[in-house]
Amino acid sequence: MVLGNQVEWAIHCCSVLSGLGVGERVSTKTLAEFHGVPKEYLSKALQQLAQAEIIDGTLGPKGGYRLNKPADQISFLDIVEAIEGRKTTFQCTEIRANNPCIKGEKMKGICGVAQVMYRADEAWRDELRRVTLVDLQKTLKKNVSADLLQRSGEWLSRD
Amino acid sequence: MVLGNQVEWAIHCCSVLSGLGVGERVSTKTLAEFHGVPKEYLSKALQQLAQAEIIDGTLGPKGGYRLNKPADQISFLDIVEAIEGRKTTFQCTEIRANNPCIKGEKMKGICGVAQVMYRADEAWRDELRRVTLVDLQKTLKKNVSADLLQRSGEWLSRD
DNA sequence: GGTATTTTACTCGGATAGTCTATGTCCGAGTGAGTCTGG
DNA sequence: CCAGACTCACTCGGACATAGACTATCCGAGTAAAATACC
Repeated sequence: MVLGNQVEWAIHCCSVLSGLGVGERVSTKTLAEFHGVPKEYLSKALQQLAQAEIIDGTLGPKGGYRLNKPADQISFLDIVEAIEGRKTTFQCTEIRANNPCIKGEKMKGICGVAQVMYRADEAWRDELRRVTLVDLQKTLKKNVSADLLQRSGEWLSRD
Repeated sequence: MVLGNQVEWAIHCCSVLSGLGVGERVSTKTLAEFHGVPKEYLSKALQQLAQAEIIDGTLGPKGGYRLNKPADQISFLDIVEAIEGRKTTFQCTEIRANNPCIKGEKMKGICGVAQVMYRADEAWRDELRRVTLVDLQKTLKKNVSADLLQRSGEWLSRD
């Protein structure tokens, strides 16, 4: 049970976009080169983010992506769900219904096993819901040298 | 990102084993029929549980599995980790090291993105760690008719 | 100079392909409780 | 009646098959900014 790389890429891309000036956009190509990942495949992830209205892309030259809402209104969960979908990590197959001792007897409530797993799932989601791109930006500023941040910013808006 | 069916099966099997009398064992075949899942494949999951020393199997006729420790010392997390391994759900590929602006500069600390994901992962684990087979047994007794529980017990110890 | 056309640099989205994992099947080897056999 | 051999039901674990998901790659269509051509 492992999250795909696209999730990691998507979050890093959103992080980059959240550091942009007003009116600025970054193209898929630039994002791909900056992160060292295949352009075409990254594009799929960005499309999904766009479909979830987290980012917004424009066509043509000078086109590219930017955030579609304020960075403090975009949580990690939003991004993860945009890429991975909203399925729970545990899928109950109602195994208990196969019990040969049950005849017509109807089962009440949800399966006890599923209940526990769903609760854990919800704890995971809660944690991701609490963190926004602004929080990420703050820890970045704390852990990365101002010099590197500036050089990266210039690299991204070069051409 | 979805947990495999084996996790569900494993927990249900442990639940059954935790309801057993002293000295009793249940065979893979019986467990498979009881849950309506393929015997050979379920066997793989049970082997992993045995390797993690959660259950204990004996060979020969009258052989089968039983819990290897008291039910209140077996958490959902133990079972999940026995089946799925101990990998975190998020795998950091150190994408930030691909930044073309970094030259020799060494990165300090763990990636801010990974940090958040790991925290969510830990919340998930905490929740699973808190629930044991005894807790599961309690909710079962609350939600399932005593009649069905008894019939199931008899079915499991039949020959 | 202003308008129309072309070029160019992007995104969008469908088609395809390889690899990996989850799922499931098959079978031979090992084990040990119960059964059988020979004295 | 008892010891040793045998049988059978079970676990163990490796090999194999299949389906779906993940990770890509390629390309044609659409779009819009910029460059060019034309009047």
